[in-house]
Amino acid sequence: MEDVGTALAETALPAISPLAGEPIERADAERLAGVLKALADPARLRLLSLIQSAPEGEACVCDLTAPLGLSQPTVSHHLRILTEAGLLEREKRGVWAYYRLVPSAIAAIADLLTPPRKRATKKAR
Amino acid sequence: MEDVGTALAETALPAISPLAGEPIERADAERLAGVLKALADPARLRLLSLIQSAPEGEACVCDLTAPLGLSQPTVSHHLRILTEAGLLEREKRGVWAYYRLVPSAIAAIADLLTPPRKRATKKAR
DNA sequence: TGCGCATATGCAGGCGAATCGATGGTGTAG
DNA sequence: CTACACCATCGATTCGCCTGCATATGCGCA
Repeated sequence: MEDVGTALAETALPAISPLAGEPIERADAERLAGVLKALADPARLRLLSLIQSAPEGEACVCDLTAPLGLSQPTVSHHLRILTEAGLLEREKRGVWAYYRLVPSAIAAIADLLTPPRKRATKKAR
Repeated sequence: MEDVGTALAETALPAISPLAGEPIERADAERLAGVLKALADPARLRLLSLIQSAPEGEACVCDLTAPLGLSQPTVSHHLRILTEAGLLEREKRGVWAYYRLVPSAIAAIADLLTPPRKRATKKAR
């Protein structure tokens, strides 16, 4: 499962396009499903939203537990899931661990869901 | 759970934007997570892909069981999930039930994941 | 060096989901 | 009218995930 995030950061997602051309392979579907699974959770969606709307676009765990109403280990767990999915990046400064989101990863998912817009005839696959 | 799909078809998703402005509410996060949960499954992703790439953009259950390698009840179950999420629409012609995807629903999700288009003036792609 | 704070990990309970076999309902063909 | 094909639902089983409690690790400070 940890490979999902790595794959996203590399070339897994850009290579597939579930709603564009032909049916996707089973392996590609599982990779994409893995990333979407990381998104498909209320707590994690709120985490992404909280981090993005933070003052510097970054936040540490101690700032996130209270707004979420979840325990610190649980928040840390969700942040780990999002980071392994390639949606967040972690930077440790001193005792605190600051998380910020990776725009390109979210954009990649969004692009995968919008193929039939106007690139149907230009898709070079 | 069934309300998720109905909510998507109505005004749930368009009203929220997890990565745009301020933090999203708990209820909105749960609604969006519900729709994403419907997408976050390899079998359902392949179903969407198969249906979209079908000859007329539509397919019946009997055409989907073989490519997926799943039993008919399981396929029917997944189609139900996708339909209740507002991603598929069902049309019964005779004995067959034809499913086709709802482009606006997928586009709505994609738009929610691409907010920095013109609202945020920082960052670069 | 020792203590305290912020964070990460292990473990376990509990709930929800995916899958299949069996069954029922419905429309079509002979 | 009867038999068959297609599809949805039901019940049961298995599996994974979310959550919290307890604990370990790392870093800074006195």
